[in-house]
Amino acid sequence: MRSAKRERLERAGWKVGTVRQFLGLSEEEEVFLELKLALARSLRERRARRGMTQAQLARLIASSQSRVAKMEAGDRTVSLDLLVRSLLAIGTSKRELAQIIAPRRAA
Amino acid sequence: MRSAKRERLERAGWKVGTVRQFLGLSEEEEVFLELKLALARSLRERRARRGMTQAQLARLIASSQSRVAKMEAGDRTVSLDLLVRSLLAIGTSKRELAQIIAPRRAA
DNA sequence: CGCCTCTATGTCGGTTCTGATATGCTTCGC
DNA sequence: GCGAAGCATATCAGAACCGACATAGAGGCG
Repeated sequence: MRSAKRERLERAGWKVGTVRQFLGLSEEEEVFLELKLALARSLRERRARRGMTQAQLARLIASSQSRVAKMEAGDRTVSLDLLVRSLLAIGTSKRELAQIIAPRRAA
Repeated sequence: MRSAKRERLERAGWKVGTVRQFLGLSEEEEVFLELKLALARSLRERRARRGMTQAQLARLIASSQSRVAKMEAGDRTVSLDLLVRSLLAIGTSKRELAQIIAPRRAA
Protein backbone atom coordinates (compact mmCIF):
# COMPACT_ATOMS: atom_id res chain seq x y z
CA MET A 1 0.00 0.00 0.00
CA ARG A 2 2.83 2.27 0.81
CA SER A 3 4.50 3.53 -2.28
CA ALA A 4 1.62 4.26 -4.59
CA LYS A 5 -0.31 6.40 -2.20
CA ARG A 6 2.83 7.95 -0.85
CA GLU A 7 4.02 8.91 -4.28
CA ARG A 8 0.76 10.53 -5.14
CA LEU A 9 0.77 12.57 -1.98
CA GLU A 10 4.34 13.64 -2.35
CA ARG A 11 3.76 14.70 -5.91
CA ALA A 12 0.89 16.76 -4.58
CA GLY A 13 3.29 18.49 -2.26
CA TRP A 14 2.54 16.76 1.00
CA LYS A 15 5.17 15.98 3.55
CA VAL A 16 4.39 12.38 4.32
CA GLY A 17 5.06 10.82 7.68
CA THR A 18 3.12 8.09 9.35
CA VAL A 19 -0.01 8.84 11.28
CA ARG A 20 1.81 7.38 14.21
CA GLN A 21 4.57 9.95 14.01
CA PHE A 22 2.08 12.73 13.69
CA LEU A 23 0.12 11.69 16.75
CA GLY A 24 3.11 10.50 18.71
CA LEU A 25 1.82 6.97 19.05
CA SER A 26 3.84 3.98 20.07
CA GLU A 27 4.06 0.95 17.84
CA GLU A 28 1.55 -1.03 19.91
CA GLU A 29 -0.89 1.83 20.14
CA GLU A 30 -0.83 2.16 16.40
CA VAL A 31 -1.54 -1.53 15.89
CA PHE A 32 -4.31 -1.37 18.46
CA LEU A 33 -5.98 1.52 16.67
CA GLU A 34 -5.65 -0.23 13.33
CA LEU A 35 -7.34 -3.21 14.91
CA LYS A 36 -10.26 -1.16 16.13
CA LEU A 37 -10.67 0.49 12.76
CA ALA A 38 -10.63 -2.84 10.98
CA LEU A 39 -13.36 -4.14 13.27
CA ALA A 40 -15.33 -0.92 12.84
CA ARG A 41 -15.18 -1.14 9.06
CA SER A 42 -16.15 -4.76 9.15
CA LEU A 43 -19.10 -4.08 11.40
CA ARG A 44 -20.46 -1.47 9.03
CA GLU A 45 -19.91 -3.70 6.04
CA ARG A 46 -21.63 -6.66 7.63
CA ARG A 47 -24.55 -4.62 8.85
CA ALA A 48 -25.02 -3.10 5.42
CA ARG A 49 -24.78 -6.50 3.76
CA ARG A 50 -27.64 -7.62 5.97
CA GLY A 51 -29.68 -4.61 5.02
CA MET A 52 -29.94 -3.49 8.61
CA THR A 53 -30.09 0.09 9.82
CA GLN A 54 -27.99 1.31 12.73
CA ALA A 55 -31.14 1.49 14.80
CA GLN A 56 -31.97 -2.15 14.10
CA LEU A 57 -28.49 -3.28 15.03
CA ALA A 58 -28.72 -1.16 18.15
CA ARG A 59 -31.85 -2.97 19.21
CA LEU A 60 -30.20 -6.31 18.53
CA ILE A 61 -27.32 -5.56 20.86
CA ALA A 62 -29.41 -3.64 23.38
CA SER A 63 -27.70 -0.37 22.62
CA SER A 64 -28.55 2.85 20.84
CA GLN A 65 -28.26 4.14 17.31
CA SER A 66 -25.81 6.79 18.35
CA ARG A 67 -23.48 4.24 19.86
CA VAL A 68 -23.60 2.12 16.73
CA ALA A 69 -22.70 5.19 14.70
CA LYS A 70 -19.77 5.82 17.01
CA MET A 71 -18.67 2.24 16.76
CA GLU A 72 -18.64 2.35 13.00
CA ALA A 73 -16.85 5.67 13.07
CA GLY A 74 -14.11 4.20 15.24
CA ASP A 75 -14.83 6.73 17.94
CA ARG A 76 -12.33 6.53 20.76
CA THR A 77 -15.07 6.19 23.36
CA VAL A 78 -16.10 2.76 22.11
CA SER A 79 -14.35 -0.25 23.52
CA LEU A 80 -13.03 -3.29 21.78
CA ASP A 81 -15.42 -5.26 23.94
CA LEU A 82 -18.46 -3.61 22.43
CA LEU A 83 -17.13 -3.91 18.89
CA VAL A 84 -16.44 -7.61 19.25
CA ARG A 85 -19.74 -8.27 21.00
CA SER A 86 -21.54 -6.50 18.19
CA LEU A 87 -19.77 -8.45 15.52
CA LEU A 88 -20.62 -11.68 17.28
CA ALA A 89 -24.22 -10.55 17.63
CA ILE A 90 -24.60 -10.22 13.86
CA GLY A 91 -23.28 -13.70 13.39
CA THR A 92 -19.55 -13.29 12.94
CA SER A 93 -17.65 -16.45 13.81
CA LYS A 94 -14.35 -16.63 15.63
CA ARG A 95 -12.70 -17.64 12.40
CA GLU A 96 -14.12 -14.61 10.61
CA LEU A 97 -13.03 -12.42 13.48
CA ALA A 98 -9.51 -13.70 13.10
CA GLN A 99 -9.72 -12.99 9.40
CA ILE A 100 -10.69 -9.39 10.10
CA ILE A 101 -7.77 -8.95 12.46
CA ALA A 102 -5.17 -10.47 10.19
CA PRO A 103 -6.45 -10.59 6.62
CA ARG A 104 -5.00 -13.20 4.36
CA ARG A 105 -4.86 -10.80 1.46
CA ALA A 106 -3.32 -7.38 1.36
CA ALA A 107 -5.11 -4.88 3.55
CA MET B 1 -23.28 -9.06 40.29
CA ARG B 2 -24.75 -11.56 37.97
CA SER B 3 -21.45 -13.38 37.54
CA ALA B 4 -20.45 -13.89 41.13
CA LYS B 5 -22.17 -17.19 40.74
CA ARG B 6 -20.22 -17.93 37.61
CA GLU B 7 -16.95 -17.25 39.34
CA ARG B 8 -17.73 -19.62 42.13
CA LEU B 9 -18.67 -22.32 39.69
CA GLU B 10 -15.58 -21.88 37.59
CA ARG B 11 -13.38 -21.97 40.63
CA ALA B 12 -15.11 -25.19 41.57
CA GLY B 13 -13.98 -26.66 38.25
CA TRP B 14 -17.16 -26.67 36.20
CA LYS B 15 -16.90 -26.96 32.48
CA VAL B 16 -18.02 -24.13 30.26
CA GLY B 17 -20.87 -25.84 28.49
CA THR B 18 -22.53 -26.75 31.71
CA VAL B 19 -22.09 -23.30 33.10
CA ARG B 20 -23.57 -21.76 30.01
CA GLN B 21 -26.74 -23.78 30.31
CA PHE B 22 -26.98 -23.23 33.99
CA LEU B 23 -26.48 -19.51 33.78
CA GLY B 24 -28.48 -19.09 30.64
CA LEU B 25 -25.75 -17.51 28.57
CA SER B 26 -26.47 -16.80 24.96
CA GLU B 27 -24.39 -18.26 22.20
CA GLU B 28 -22.55 -14.99 21.60
CA GLU B 29 -21.86 -14.43 25.25
CA GLU B 30 -20.33 -17.87 25.46
CA VAL B 31 -18.10 -17.24 22.46
CA PHE B 32 -17.10 -13.91 23.89
CA LEU B 33 -16.08 -15.47 27.19
CA GLU B 34 -14.17 -18.21 25.39
CA LEU B 35 -12.36 -15.49 23.51
CA LYS B 36 -11.34 -13.71 26.66
CA LEU B 37 -10.16 -16.92 28.26
CA ALA B 38 -8.10 -17.83 25.21
CA LEU B 39 -6.42 -14.44 25.31
CA ALA B 40 -5.88 -14.74 29.05
CA ARG B 41 -4.23 -18.13 28.70
CA SER B 42 -2.08 -16.88 25.89
CA LEU B 43 -0.97 -13.88 27.86
CA ARG B 44 0.18 -16.02 30.76
CA GLU B 45 1.93 -18.41 28.45
CA ARG B 46 3.75 -15.69 26.57
CA ARG B 47 4.78 -13.88 29.70
CA ALA B 48 6.11 -17.09 31.22
CA ARG B 49 7.95 -17.92 28.02
CA ARG B 50 9.69 -14.58 28.33
CA GLY B 51 10.61 -15.27 31.90
CA MET B 52 8.78 -12.20 33.08
CA THR B 53 7.00 -11.80 36.39
CA GLN B 54 3.53 -10.31 36.63
CA ALA B 55 5.06 -7.25 38.22
CA GLN B 56 7.43 -6.74 35.29
CA LEU B 57 4.64 -7.07 32.78
CA ALA B 58 2.58 -4.66 34.86
CA ARG B 59 5.33 -2.07 34.61
CA LEU B 60 5.59 -2.61 30.88
CA ILE B 61 1.92 -1.84 30.34
CA ALA B 62 1.71 0.84 33.04
CA SER B 63 -0.59 -1.22 35.19
CA SER B 64 -0.30 -3.16 38.43
CA GLN B 65 0.59 -6.71 39.37
CA SER B 66 -2.88 -7.34 40.73
CA ARG B 67 -4.46 -6.39 37.44
CA VAL B 68 -2.14 -8.67 35.52
CA ALA B 69 -3.14 -11.49 37.86
CA LYS B 70 -6.79 -10.75 37.17
CA MET B 71 -6.15 -10.63 33.46
CA GLU B 72 -4.54 -14.03 33.47
CA ALA B 73 -7.29 -15.39 35.67
CA GLY B 74 -9.92 -14.23 33.20
CA ASP B 75 -11.53 -12.06 35.84
CA ARG B 76 -14.77 -10.53 34.65
CA THR B 77 -13.58 -7.04 35.48
CA VAL B 78 -10.85 -7.01 32.86
CA SER B 79 -11.70 -5.73 29.45
CA LEU B 80 -10.82 -7.12 26.07
CA ASP B 81 -9.08 -3.82 25.46
CA LEU B 82 -6.60 -4.37 28.25
CA LEU B 83 -5.99 -7.98 27.31
CA VAL B 84 -5.27 -7.13 23.70
CA ARG B 85 -3.13 -4.13 24.60
CA SER B 86 -1.11 -6.33 26.93
CA LEU B 87 -0.58 -8.99 24.32
CA LEU B 88 0.55 -6.37 21.85
CA ALA B 89 2.87 -4.89 24.46
CA ILE B 90 4.73 -8.17 24.84
CA GLY B 91 5.24 -8.36 21.12
CA THR B 92 2.27 -10.32 19.84
CA SER B 93 1.59 -9.61 16.17
CA LYS B 94 -1.83 -9.21 14.60
CA ARG B 95 -1.34 -12.54 12.89
CA GLU B 96 -0.55 -14.23 16.17
CA LEU B 97 -3.57 -12.57 17.72
CA ALA B 98 -5.74 -14.00 15.00
CA GLN B 99 -4.19 -17.39 15.66
CA ILE B 100 -5.12 -17.16 19.32
CA ILE B 101 -8.69 -16.30 18.49
CA ALA B 102 -9.18 -18.99 15.90
CA PRO B 103 -6.49 -21.63 16.23
CA ARG B 104 -5.61 -23.50 13.11
CA ARG B 105 -4.91 -26.70 14.97
CA ALA B 106 -6.86 -28.31 17.76
CA ALA B 107 -7.95 -25.76 20.31
C1' DC C 1 -40.88 22.80 -0.96
C1' DG C 2 -42.21 19.53 3.35
C1' DC C 3 -41.78 15.10 5.29
C1' DC C 4 -39.47 10.87 6.29
C1' DT C 5 -35.52 7.77 6.97
C1' DC C 6 -30.90 7.06 8.06
C1' DT C 7 -26.66 8.56 10.01
C1' DA C 8 -23.48 11.81 12.70
C1' DT C 9 -22.35 14.39 16.80
C1' DG C 10 -22.63 16.25 21.45
C1' DT C 11 -24.00 15.81 26.16
C1' DC C 12 -25.27 13.71 30.49
C1' DG C 13 -26.10 10.64 34.59
C1' DG C 14 -25.08 6.10 35.87
C1' DT C 15 -22.23 1.92 35.52
C1' DT C 16 -18.01 -0.53 34.76
C1' DC C 17 -13.11 -0.81 34.47
C1' DT C 18 -8.60 0.66 36.11
C1' DG C 19 -4.37 1.40 38.86
C1' DA C 20 -3.06 1.48 43.39
C1' DT C 21 -2.80 -0.52 47.73
C1' DA C 22 -3.08 -3.93 51.30
C1' DT C 23 -2.85 -8.44 52.46
C1' DG C 24 -2.73 -13.54 52.25
C1' DC C 25 -0.91 -17.81 50.33
C1' DT C 26 2.92 -20.77 48.31
C1' DT C 27 7.33 -21.97 47.30
C1' DC C 28 11.73 -21.39 47.33
C1' DG C 29 16.87 -20.79 49.43
C1' DC C 30 19.11 -20.20 53.61
C1' DG D 1 12.30 -22.09 61.39
C1' DC D 2 12.84 -16.99 58.63
C1' DG D 3 12.60 -13.94 54.83
C1' DA D 4 12.11 -13.01 49.97
C1' DA D 5 9.81 -13.62 45.57
C1' DG D 6 5.85 -14.47 42.97
C1' DC D 7 0.96 -14.87 42.46
C1' DA D 8 -4.02 -14.35 44.13
C1' DT D 9 -7.73 -11.62 46.06
C1' DA D 10 -10.35 -7.61 48.07
C1' DT D 11 -11.24 -2.84 48.19
C1' DC D 12 -11.63 1.91 46.64
C1' DA D 13 -11.50 6.50 44.33
C1' DG D 14 -11.21 8.18 39.89
C1' DA D 15 -11.24 7.45 34.89
C1' DA D 16 -13.40 5.46 30.96
C1' DC D 17 -17.39 3.75 28.86
C1' DC D 18 -22.20 3.02 28.50
C1' DG D 19 -27.22 3.81 26.82
C1' DA D 20 -30.30 7.41 26.19
C1' DC D 21 -31.60 11.54 24.34
C1' DA D 22 -31.52 15.74 21.54
C1' DT D 23 -30.44 17.50 17.41
C1' DA D 24 -28.42 18.34 12.97
C1' DG D 25 -27.16 16.91 8.28
C1' DA D 26 -27.82 14.27 4.03
C1' DG D 27 -30.67 11.89 0.77
C1' DG D 28 -34.99 10.34 -1.30
C1' DC D 29 -39.98 10.88 -2.65
C1' DG D 30 -43.98 13.07 -3.62
